[in-house]
Parts: sequence; structure tokens; C-alpha cells
Amino acid sequence: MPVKAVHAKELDKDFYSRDACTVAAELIGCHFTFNGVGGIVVETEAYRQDDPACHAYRGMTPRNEVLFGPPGYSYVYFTYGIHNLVNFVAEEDGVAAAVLIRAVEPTDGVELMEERRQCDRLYNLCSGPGKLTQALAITLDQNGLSLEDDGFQVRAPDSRDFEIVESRRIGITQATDYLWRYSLAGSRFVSKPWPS
DNA sequence: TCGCCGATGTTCT
DNA sequence: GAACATCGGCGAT
Repeated sequence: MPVKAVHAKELDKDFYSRDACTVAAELIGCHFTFNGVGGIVVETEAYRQDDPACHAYRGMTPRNEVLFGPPGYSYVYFTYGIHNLVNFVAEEDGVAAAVLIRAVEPTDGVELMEERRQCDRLYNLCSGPGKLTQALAITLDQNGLSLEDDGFQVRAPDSRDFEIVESRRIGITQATDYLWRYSLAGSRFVSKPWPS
């Protein structure tokens, strides 16, 4: 009988039960797939409840209630009338927080991603939060699902022999001076280059 | 290569 | 009624 594969390095609830900035930084280099499609996380942003740019800042609403639940779940929301964006819920000492997944280096299911994105340039498949959800087929249906199941798989990198760059978050109008954007140094798969 | 701008719909004031 | 954690196309450098 086939048994569900167990990956020793699959990230668990303890990983997400820490400060959002720590979780966001350590997600760089991780292997992230949904239904077998995805790749290496190369860009993330942290959002915390006490941060004016965070959806949890103004309290719980029907849309953001997942943010106030347990860590290790997906928070997906729809924005600009077009795009779904995916976050990983984090939490430390009862403070709601999330990590926005902004870019992935495609490694798994590349043909499927090319088809969904109508594009055959590898660097343009997942280089942005809206592109990423389109390539991985993540929609509002995936809001509130466990990152340890439900088609999601997040594994730690084999080694951490790489550098992480901090910079200002993108596309927000509040708290723009926080250096809460994290990216893999030198990666050509990020949404935007970072300042020198 | 850069910057502006329209698309498109949900949420919150 | 405004804002919005975006994207792709267009025109100007």
C-alpha cells in the first residue's frame, strides 16, 4: 500500500510560531510546491499585526480571519480586481502575522506553469505575488488550508550556504521604511531588483 | 530600460 | 466612494 511520503525537513508549526521577520527570512531558499508545482522561494515580505501595512492591523474581518488563527496555514486574498496573493500565517505570543510569498524560482511543473502563465520565459513565471499564484493555480479556494497538507509542501533547504538581502517592502503606502522584504542574493527570479 | 496608466472587483469607510 | 501587499502594454528616452 502506498503511504503518504514523509519528509524529515517538512516545515511544521514550530517553524511558523516565531516572529514574522524571522519566518520570512528563513523561508528564503525553501522548496515550496502546491500540488507538485512550484520551486525555490526567493522573495518574501513580513507583515505583523502592529504594522500599519498589515491586513490584521485594523482588527479581524471576514476576509482576514485566517490571520488570527493558528500559524502554518495559508492566507489567500484577492486584490486589484485581478490577483490572488498567498501568505503563510505566522504567530508569536498571540500576535497575528503573515509572510507574503512574492517570488519563486521555478523547478517543479514548469510546463504547467508556462501553460497557465501563457509564457515560456522561466524568469517571468513566478517573479511576483500575482504571477506566482497564477502559475501555481492558488485561488481563494486555498484560503485557510494547512501548509503541511491539502496539496501544499514546504521543505527546508538542504543547506543555507547563501546570502539574504533585506530591503523595503513593495507596493504599499504605509510603513514603507521597514526593511521587511527578504530576497535571495543574486537571484534573477525576484519581482524587482533590490537597491544596491 | 523606465515610468505611466488602465483593467477589474472586493473590502472597508 | 476610495483604496488596494499587481500586472502588462504602451510610449518616451
